[in-house]
Amino acid sequence: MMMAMNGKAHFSSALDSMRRVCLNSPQVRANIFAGFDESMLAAADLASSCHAAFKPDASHHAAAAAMATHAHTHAHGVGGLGPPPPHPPSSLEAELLEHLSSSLVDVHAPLHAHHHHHLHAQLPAPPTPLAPPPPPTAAVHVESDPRELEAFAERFKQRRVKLGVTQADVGAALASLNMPGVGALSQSTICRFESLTLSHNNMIALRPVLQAWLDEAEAERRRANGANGSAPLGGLGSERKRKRTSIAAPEKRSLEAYFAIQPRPSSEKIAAIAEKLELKKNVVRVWFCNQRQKQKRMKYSAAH
DNA sequence: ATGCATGAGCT
DNA sequence: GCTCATGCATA
Repeated sequence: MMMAMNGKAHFSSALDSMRRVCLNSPQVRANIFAGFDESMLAAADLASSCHAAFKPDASHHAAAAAMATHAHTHAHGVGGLGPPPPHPPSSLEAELLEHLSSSLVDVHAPLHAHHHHHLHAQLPAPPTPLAPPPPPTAAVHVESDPRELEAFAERFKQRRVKLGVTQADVGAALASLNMPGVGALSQSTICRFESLTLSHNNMIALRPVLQAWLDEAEAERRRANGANGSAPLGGLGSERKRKRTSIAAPEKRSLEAYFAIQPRPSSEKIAAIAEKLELKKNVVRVWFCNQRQKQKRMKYSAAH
């Protein structure tokens, strides 16, 4: 793997403007029957403990979530990368989920249309240009064709590597690009861009910026092509470190099971889950948030 | 390359 | 308290 240090400030940017416009979250208050809580927790527990050989993350979530929420057919799936695991839904787990989810949709189901609508309104929508994409600053070329995007990401990586520049370097270099409102980015973000693991909107917003960097970098390369050794990047003295809590495998499995049944647990449920798993409530809450976000990420393979 | 976390803006 | 963009720390 490529590794590089990276330490700098971050300033929110012109990308913000784009965010704002595209931003508009739904909020499906689905606190249907409460008496279900107990069985839900128990069910998830059961499911997590008798789990079989399952997924490398995303695919599982996608599948499970799809089951739980019935037909959640979005244009952008999650684990598009991995091979679609063709599972025999004959496991106890599957039975459980099916039962629970069907109950959920049977009672009241105004959620689907709602959720859908919002999502579409939120995205620049590649197939249907509903909202005029707010041009941040630079390139006003918003051909949000997923295909193009994917191609660009790959080209980008290829050329970046050719230039012998690390992801961290690129992120840092963006600041020197002096694009209005565009500051530096982290290695993480560059990496995620290259692997298409950012939200669609995020990809669209970042593309022009990275394009600009690439152009600049290659131009500079041609310019100074005589004899150049290297450009050592200074390291910064680190201050206080931050600790990252790590959720153990068994707990993680339980969380995944809960998530499959109810991706948006209420505060109370979160508290209950936290207590059961002996985790801090906030850790559980954040875990669910991240899980949801993960689910929303793009990752196409053969989907387009 | 990814997991857990923060912070902004919104409801 | 959620979503989203983003990042530090780490496997």
